[in-house]
Amino acid sequence: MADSTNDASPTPAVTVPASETGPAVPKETKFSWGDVVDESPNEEVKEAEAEELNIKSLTIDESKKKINDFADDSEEPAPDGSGRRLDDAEDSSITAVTSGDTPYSSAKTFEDLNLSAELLKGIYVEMKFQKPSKIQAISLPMILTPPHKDLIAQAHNGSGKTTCFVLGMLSRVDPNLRAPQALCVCPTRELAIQNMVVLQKMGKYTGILAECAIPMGTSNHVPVSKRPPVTAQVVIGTPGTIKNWMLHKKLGSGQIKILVFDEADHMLAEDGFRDDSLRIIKDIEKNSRCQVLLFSATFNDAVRNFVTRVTKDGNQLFVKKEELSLEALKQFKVHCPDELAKVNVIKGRILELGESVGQTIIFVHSRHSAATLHKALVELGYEVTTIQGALRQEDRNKIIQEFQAGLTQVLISTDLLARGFDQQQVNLVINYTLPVKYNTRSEPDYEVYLHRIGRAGRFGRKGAVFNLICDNREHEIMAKIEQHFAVQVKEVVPWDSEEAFKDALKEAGLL
DNA sequence: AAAAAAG
Repeated sequence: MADSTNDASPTPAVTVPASETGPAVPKETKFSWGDVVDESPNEEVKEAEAEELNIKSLTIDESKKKINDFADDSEEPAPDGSGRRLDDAEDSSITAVTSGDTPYSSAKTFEDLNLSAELLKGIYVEMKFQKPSKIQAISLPMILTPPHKDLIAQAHNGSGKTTCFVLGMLSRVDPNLRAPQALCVCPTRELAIQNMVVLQKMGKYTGILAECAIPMGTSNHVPVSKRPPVTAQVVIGTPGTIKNWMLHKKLGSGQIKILVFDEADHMLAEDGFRDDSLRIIKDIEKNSRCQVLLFSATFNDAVRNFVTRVTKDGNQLFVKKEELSLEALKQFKVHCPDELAKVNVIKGRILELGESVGQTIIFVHSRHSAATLHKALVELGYEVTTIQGALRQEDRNKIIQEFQAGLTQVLISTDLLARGFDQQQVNLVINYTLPVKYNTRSEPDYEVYLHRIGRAGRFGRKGAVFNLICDNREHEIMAKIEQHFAVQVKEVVPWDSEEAFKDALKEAGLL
């Protein structure tokens, strides 16, 4: 299916060379997105040059719609399906479609954004950020500039999307008004908590209060009817609890002026999430005029079509699917003769070698297979922990905290952690089973695949992905994934060779 | 199949 980004517009796209700080990472540096303090000074210079160019393109005004293609080396927009070579997949290009006449300039520094002194202090002192990453530079002006248009923003995994909407929420609420003014909806409790931690840290000096709307653990559960109404300015949570609080008049929507959906494609398209999400939007919009922000690394064509209708008249930032897989992340496939061989590969090859290079997440497709694999690895004398949604909330928290503290090295997970989980020490992802769409056997779930592998290589760090394949069906799924993202996934052969796995890790820059 | 909700 052709990407309609370029030819959708009546006006020609403006193409500018962009930074080298996309997912393409200079081989020796640790970070590529440049919004954390970086040891490498020359990368700094390159990025600064690129930002200049972004500004030029952003201020070009074309009567009704401005199409800005933040591409790299092509002077003209690549004609759909042709023109763009596969080998410049590393060149990240973000296509911006702005609505209305508001001109936006890319933010070269955080000072450009007119943030409060307290917020800037949080950014520099607490977060230790230096300057906006690419997605931050482009999206923050769109979020913060009146008339506060809605925004759909797609950007690579680990590129700093959280900072975009957290800054958006923190800078738009009034700390003197004791009522919820910003709401962020997330697909999992873990992601809600993680976003909350980031917000608390960034907003440390602002005096803004925030509350997590997720189900409490069994030990300290308070029925909704018994809890006081929310007075915190920011609420971050999962759909069920948010909906429940609203229903019981504990979460007022009258003052809410910014509504964020993290992992928005999932929240708005997936059965079970979709209805809740739409109801939340509806409830808020009937009470107040509200800015809606949709963030995700993935928006497939169908979802994109739908979400652009949800946020009519909003600004849009999109990335082509061929350019979404992170360049610093090396993907491999391993043909295993049978299911048992998969366990042996994990234990005897990947973990044995991988232990020294960082943390590992192993993705499985069901709670049951998580338990089975857990047991098998433990029996082989390997220490692993497992997280899945059927655990008690207290146990989920404990497993996550231990992993974040580095007390555990290997974590088995269902797709609970596929999206958003940000642990920089993870540089190995193993797909014990490849993700397939619900109710199909062999139709790959491309979005879940991309999110899973994005748990490694955070902020442009190096990482390796091992896809374990054992029959023809899985082989075909893998082939489709390679084709979809236009990536070569190298095979590790022979499957049981220690040398072959060593070479793979070396190629990924981990050994 | 997973996730979210004391529905």
